[in-house]
Amino acid sequence: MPELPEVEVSRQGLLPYLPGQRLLGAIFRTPKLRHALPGELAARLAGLRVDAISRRGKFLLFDCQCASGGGWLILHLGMSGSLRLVDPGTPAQKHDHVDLVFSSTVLRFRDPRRFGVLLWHEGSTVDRHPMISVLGIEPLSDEFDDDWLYAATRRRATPIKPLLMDSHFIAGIGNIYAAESLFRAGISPLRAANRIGKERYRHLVAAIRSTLQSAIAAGGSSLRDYAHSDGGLGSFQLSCRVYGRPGEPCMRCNKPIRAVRQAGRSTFYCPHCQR
DNA sequence: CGTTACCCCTGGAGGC
DNA sequence: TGCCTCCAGGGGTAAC
Repeated sequence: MPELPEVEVSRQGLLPYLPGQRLLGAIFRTPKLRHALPGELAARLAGLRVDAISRRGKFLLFDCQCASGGGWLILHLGMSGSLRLVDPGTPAQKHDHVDLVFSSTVLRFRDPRRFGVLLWHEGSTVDRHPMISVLGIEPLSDEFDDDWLYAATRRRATPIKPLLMDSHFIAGIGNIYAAESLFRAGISPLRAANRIGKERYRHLVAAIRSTLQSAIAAGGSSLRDYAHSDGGLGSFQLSCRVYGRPGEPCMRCNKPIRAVRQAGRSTFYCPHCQR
């Protein structure tokens, strides 16, 4: 399941190959992806050059410009999406929904559960797209620190864990990394956000940073050759200390990990170590 | 405005 | 073994 680190590693893996390449076109095998308009998109893309690839939260942003103007491809991998670079003519398999065709390679998007998103935004900037403009702070940016988090939570009575996962608040923290970061910071996922002090938020910011960055590092080190690796990006998910381990002993205190539901999502934590 | 329930989708796991 | 149900995930939308 791609979270921010997987998306970032995907971006880094594509950087040696795509920027500077010109799109010949696109092939859509699935009539309707979420929010996408495949027909129009396929026609619009031909002739554009990918100038840069950036990331916002879990969105990959392909800057596709040309002399007569261009726009941005906005891609979200959902929960089961993956990208790979294949040679032209490589047969598509089940769930291979979209090909972005370049002269010497093809960027292939596979997404079995089809929660992914592929959108086009006309123009030179993507900041004002309705799905991008509403995104919250980047958790790996310098602006994200204990001062920011403390101030931003003073009027939020919601439990901290669903707030961490709210992409309008912080962009890119999913269920797994929210649980793992809270465990490392020793904060209960049930605690109201406005009842956590600045010192504890300092620990949480550090935990979020280190959890995300170590996952990116792990992915980067496992990423040898994006173009020729068969499986695209392997799952390089960090080894979880609480996520998916209900009933198992806490690695710190040996008491059992508890599972609860918050806002419709499962939450795993150690009631003894996390307060 | 803040918060929650539900929906989209498919495959895998577990029960019978 | 096969069929059924449940669950996972992110983010939009509707509703409270």
